[in-house]
Amino acid sequence: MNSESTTLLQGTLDMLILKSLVAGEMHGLGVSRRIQQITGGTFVVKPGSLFPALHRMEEEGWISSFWGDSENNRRAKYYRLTKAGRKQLEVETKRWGRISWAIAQALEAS
Amino acid sequence: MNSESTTLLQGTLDMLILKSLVAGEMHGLGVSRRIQQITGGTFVVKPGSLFPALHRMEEEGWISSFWGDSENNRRAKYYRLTKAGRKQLEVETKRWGRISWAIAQALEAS
DNA sequence: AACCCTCCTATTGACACTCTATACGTGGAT
DNA sequence: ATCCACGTATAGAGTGTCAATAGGAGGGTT
Repeated sequence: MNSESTTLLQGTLDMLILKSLVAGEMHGLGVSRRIQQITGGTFVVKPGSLFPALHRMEEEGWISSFWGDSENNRRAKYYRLTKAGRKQLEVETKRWGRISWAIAQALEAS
Repeated sequence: MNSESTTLLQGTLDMLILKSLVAGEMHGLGVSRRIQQITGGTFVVKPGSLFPALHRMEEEGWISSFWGDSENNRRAKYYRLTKAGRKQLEVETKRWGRISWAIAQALEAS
């Protein structure tokens, strides 16, 4: 992840990947582009962050993959959300809610 | 940092420490308690996270320290915000704003 | 054919941060 | 005496992200 967000969001990358895949199955770079899109360009996920995360999440069973052809006729590995992945997205979304609430409280404090 | 927030907020600890010290100088454990307070109990910073962060931030020049006596008559190292620290808090606050906005966008996306 | 560019996946090595666990000294209470 | 709370401190491990790099494969150009 980059673009001046650097380093801030441990664990949040997973949430963004899961959220991206809600829109439907897509390959790695597709996920990367979608994240950039839905965050208004704020987050740019580079390959060195993306693929390790994807592999890890597949091991955890949150996503599944299969080889296919991209829209440009290239070999591409597609990912899709599993049931466990949807559950996980929900968990992480709630967690994010708690955390951003807490930080908002802190920043408002006098 | 702990209490089910675990691992999520790389870099945010600094912001919370800086924000805590806006209320006035205090010693290490005091900072820890204040963070817990202003985040509504969501964040609990343990010594193993707190002190390394404090040392690092002092090296960066964001806070300065001096030895004194605590309210319980014990030796305690007090920390206070420097001018650079106030500046840094501002920088990190703005960054947080951008990031939480971007993630909110992402989570609202369809 | 040779070439280059883009797409797409992938790995490596370094780095930064946080956590758990542990340690130690001291003041106050029982 | 003993025990607990206070307060600071460090070591070691684990995790996640990054920059840099690699390489195959398709499409276009010359």
